[in-house]
Amino acid sequence: MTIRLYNTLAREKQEFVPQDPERVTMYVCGPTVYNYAHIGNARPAVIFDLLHRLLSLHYPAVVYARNITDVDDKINEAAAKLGVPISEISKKYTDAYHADMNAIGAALPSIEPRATDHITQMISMIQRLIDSGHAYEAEGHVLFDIGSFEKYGALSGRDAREMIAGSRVEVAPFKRNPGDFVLWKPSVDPLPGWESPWGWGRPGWHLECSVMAETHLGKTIDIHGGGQDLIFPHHENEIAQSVCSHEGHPFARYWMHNGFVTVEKRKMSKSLGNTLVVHQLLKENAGETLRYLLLSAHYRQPLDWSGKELERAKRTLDRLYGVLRNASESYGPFTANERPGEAFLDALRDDLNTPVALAEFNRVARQLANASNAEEARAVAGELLADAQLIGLFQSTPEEWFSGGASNDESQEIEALIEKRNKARADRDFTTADAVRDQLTAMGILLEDADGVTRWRRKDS
RNA sequence: GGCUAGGUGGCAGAGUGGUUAUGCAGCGGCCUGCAAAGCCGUGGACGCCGGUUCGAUUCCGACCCUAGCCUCCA
Repeated sequence: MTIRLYNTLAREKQEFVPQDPERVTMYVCGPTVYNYAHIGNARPAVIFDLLHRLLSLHYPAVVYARNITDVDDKINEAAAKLGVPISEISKKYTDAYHADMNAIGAALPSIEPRATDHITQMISMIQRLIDSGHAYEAEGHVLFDIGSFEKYGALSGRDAREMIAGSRVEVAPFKRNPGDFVLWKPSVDPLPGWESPWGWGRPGWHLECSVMAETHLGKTIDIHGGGQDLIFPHHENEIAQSVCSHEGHPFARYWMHNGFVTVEKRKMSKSLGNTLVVHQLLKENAGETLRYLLLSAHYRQPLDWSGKELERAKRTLDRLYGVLRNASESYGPFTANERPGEAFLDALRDDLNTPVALAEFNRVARQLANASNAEEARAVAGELLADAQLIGLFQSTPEEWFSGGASNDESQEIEALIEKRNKARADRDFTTADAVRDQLTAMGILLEDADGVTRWRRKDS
């Protein structure tokens, strides 16, 4: 069975054929660590982590690199504002990023290179670009000459000449072409800098991805991913740098771009001030709920984030966990199959069609709910759990999910009240029974009586 | 202005040239002391106008509308 992926470069779905099946390579643009990640940042992390898992099921080795940008003006600003060293800012937000992504079930990549660890390689790439006539030095800057690269604009479908005409940016006078971008720029004392043939300075933002991909994955990589807003100029510039410093070897064979998370249909962005921070959302929602919502739309479509949708995702997960709990109590324990179900895999292999995969997941869950004997239940549950593992659901046990992190004391109190109510019910004293239930409802606890057992769960968690 | 995506039932969201994905909500039923949960059943859709076709939501063209990129941004 083949995997098909939508390739932005070709503007169509293509069969994925790795250049070396023994070593599939994938690079995704990671965070600039100057602030907490918002839910829009979380989307590519979840999507490409899922792709990594899917590929790993089909190929013996998949190397997934996702960088950390730890040298950037925004980091400098944040550090200056708080009067702390730059490293403190990047460390703090790198740690926060790891914790947040972990909470939503996005595993660490195979390699997580940091820009500041690759300065030597960056200088080397710049030198090669200068030597081959693709870059030039001007007033302490080194710039890439887009006029030297014929294919500039192929990914984004832009024409360099039109961009000159439509340029709204004030163009630095030393640029040969308004679209030329910085590879190296001068740095002044308090800001981070490194010695280079062009003086004390620091690398341009686009350069680091080309260099880290080269260092860890080689000249030509299989898959390059990122958000749609990176297509231009970031990815266009990466292509220019990499192809021109590698004697024309292609840079990435498949380009994948995720759509945005919107709020009230508008893109979530720092400038609009409508960002929803993962760190904050996790205080009131399970990471798995955020994950389910992120996976509920196809990755290339926009995803409109709202409290209403979050509540729906949570309810859906409540039902799925409920099915698992009920079946486990009757027929468990269950163990996951080695491989997910074929229909489920087929959906993901079709350009990561997570809505169809989740539809299939729900179908299997319903099958489990309807299982009439232990043998059938174990078979179906095995498939369901394997599917869940791949897509990152059922991270908790049903007990953990429904108790919503209740303390032991709290749980004991709840159990005691339930016992009191059940005693009243046995005596057919429904007035008392209902009063106890109302008391629990006031505590945010919902009851379910099924098969002679009373279960409880938190109203919202 | 240029470029790129979209417009599907109450909402969210897949998909398809002809046989009604899925989830949430609704309605009917089973179960229940009553609920809740679960299960079963059920109604409801393809922006507008043309064209191609035996047949189009699905292909083609025009139009309208929305979002994004062209400036840091996933």
